[in-house]
Amino acid sequence: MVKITDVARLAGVSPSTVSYALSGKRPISEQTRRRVQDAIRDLGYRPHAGARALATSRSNVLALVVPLRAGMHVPVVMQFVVSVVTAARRYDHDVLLLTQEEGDDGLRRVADTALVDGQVVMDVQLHDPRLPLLRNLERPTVVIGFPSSPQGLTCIDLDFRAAGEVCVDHLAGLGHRAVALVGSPPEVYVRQTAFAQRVVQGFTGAADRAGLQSAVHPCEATPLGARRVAEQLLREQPALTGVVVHNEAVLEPLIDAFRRLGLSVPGDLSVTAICPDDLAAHLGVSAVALPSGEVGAQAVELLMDKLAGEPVPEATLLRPTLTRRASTALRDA
Amino acid sequence: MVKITDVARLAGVSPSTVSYALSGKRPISEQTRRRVQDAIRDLGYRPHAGARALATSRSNVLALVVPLRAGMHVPVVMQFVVSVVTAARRYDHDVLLLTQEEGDDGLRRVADTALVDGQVVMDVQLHDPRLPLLRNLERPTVVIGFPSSPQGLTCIDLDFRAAGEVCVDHLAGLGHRAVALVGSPPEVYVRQTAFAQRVVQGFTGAADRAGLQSAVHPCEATPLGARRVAEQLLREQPALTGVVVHNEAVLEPLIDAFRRLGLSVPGDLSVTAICPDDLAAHLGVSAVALPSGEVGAQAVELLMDKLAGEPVPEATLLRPTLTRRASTALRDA
DNA sequence: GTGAAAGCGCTAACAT
DNA sequence: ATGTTAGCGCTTTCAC
Repeated sequence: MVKITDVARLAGVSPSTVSYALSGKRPISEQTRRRVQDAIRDLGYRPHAGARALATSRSNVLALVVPLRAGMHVPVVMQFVVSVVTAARRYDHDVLLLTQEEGDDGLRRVADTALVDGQVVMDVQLHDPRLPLLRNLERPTVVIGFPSSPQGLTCIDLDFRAAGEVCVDHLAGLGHRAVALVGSPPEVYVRQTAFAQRVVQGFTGAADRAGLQSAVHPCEATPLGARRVAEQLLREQPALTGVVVHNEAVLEPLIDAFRRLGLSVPGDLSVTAICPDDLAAHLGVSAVALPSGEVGAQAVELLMDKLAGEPVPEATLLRPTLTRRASTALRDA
Repeated sequence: MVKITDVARLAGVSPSTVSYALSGKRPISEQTRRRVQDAIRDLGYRPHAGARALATSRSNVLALVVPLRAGMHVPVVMQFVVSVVTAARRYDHDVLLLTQEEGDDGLRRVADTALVDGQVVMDVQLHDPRLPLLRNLERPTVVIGFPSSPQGLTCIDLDFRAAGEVCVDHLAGLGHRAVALVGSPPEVYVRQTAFAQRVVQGFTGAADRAGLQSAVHPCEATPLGARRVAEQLLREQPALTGVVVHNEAVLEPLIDAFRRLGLSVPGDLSVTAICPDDLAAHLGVSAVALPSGEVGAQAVELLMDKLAGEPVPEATLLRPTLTRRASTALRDA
């Protein structure tokens, strides 16, 4: 293995000069810099990561904890992972992957051994059992999702409440007067997954403010569940013309069910969704996308700010954007 | 940060004794061991990963390069990733994630800086441009997939040739005499993705040996492509009663197309597939599963063997297993 | 069975 | 603008 002293010898300078030439942490004459660079190139020198980590107490690695619970939309998780890795690289960091399964131990291990400089934890729930740990880890942490109280944490996510509002506003703007939210399966609400409830709040609030008739229906993530909810909607809300779907698994089955019940989309019913963008695009549904890429990138930026000792907000909410597609239209006169 | 000297002082022993107590690399009296363990517990001591890596030239981290090409079945990739992480943990290693996009540089960086002890590279193609690099990396490497010549590498994958054979044998055993393979889109063959061609070889070979009439049809990964192929099959092979599908995207559309053409499955046509198991299960199709979990776990084991200096085979082929489901039946008398 | 001490390769004072 | 040197925290000879 070629080391810094080898480079120094060949370049005819001291090791520290090589180090400084590499880090730019002090001025180096143009001449010296070139000699050093040549030596580095000729020898194929690469600084030893462990030695550097030991000397600087920075590993330039960050941990990413990914959820693997059933029901997670895998492509979205993957997209998120990729965006974190990509963003980390922009800051010259690598990413160590931890599975949820490893649990608290994994986080503690990589943080305590200084294997990583900080961590990004995905999919934090309202009353996440990891909360106490997350607040007390040695190293800076950023979490995706919002627990019941973000105090002492750094949280980031799509503003789901605003997402609910945007959908309603879109429908209201098209003249719809009676709307319904088809949400996640009942378990999700019981588990108190923050984002599901936030959507409900946004949806209901916006509907009330706009003076719309509104209703909320949890929905099983199965075609049968979709059919049931469709029928129920027609029965209980005959004036219904606008639907917001926050449940990717039933988006397609639901639209199908409506059609089978004789309702055309968007002729009789305008449908919007909050879901992964590829799904919405595929189905041609006006939707608020889950911006996994942005969330991941910003999570890394927040973490880097914390590592740099800069203050960061406890809560960062990403503004939703709704993409109009063919599933929504002006209400029939 | 609490370090080994702190533990040593509290336990009333020397640092080396603490180190040995931790590693078990030399006998320690029961008494001493307990004092050390107590001190470690009381202080919450964790060895510094960087320091250890520097002293041992082992980081206990391995790199995993994941592909992100369009057309990859994301859940399968993810399943693979998880199995690698899980297996690595069994050997007390962590996993650093590299994206394909980073390319050769990423691999070179983490290997040359000793950030990782070795690497697993997913989705290696027949004429993969990374091949020269992979053969020359400082650290042991295991690749998933088979390039045209595995010499100098350690490769592992499902035995796709055998998978093709198993499907044909299954159909032949049920009395079918005319079979067809519906394969990947033409591009895949052009790109010379090894596994696609191996399936064709296995399929054709087994059909010939069993004296079956056989044909191979590449197929676009769209419902339209599926419909076209279905029609073509009926036209060109009127005696056809057995189909092997190696193209997850068209499995469902194809079965649909057959039904619309008046052919029942398995009544008129028996269908088998080589695809992710959840898909096959969902559709009730007899299939050879892509064993991502096993491949990942075994890749890690191979890598650990190489790290331990043990010899490993250049090629490891996993035996396919076909799960019988409702899509295949005895040929009508 | 245990300790002392010499590195592992790098960075960052502290010198000049 | 550059060199000298003392660590960073751990492992592992070598010595007893």
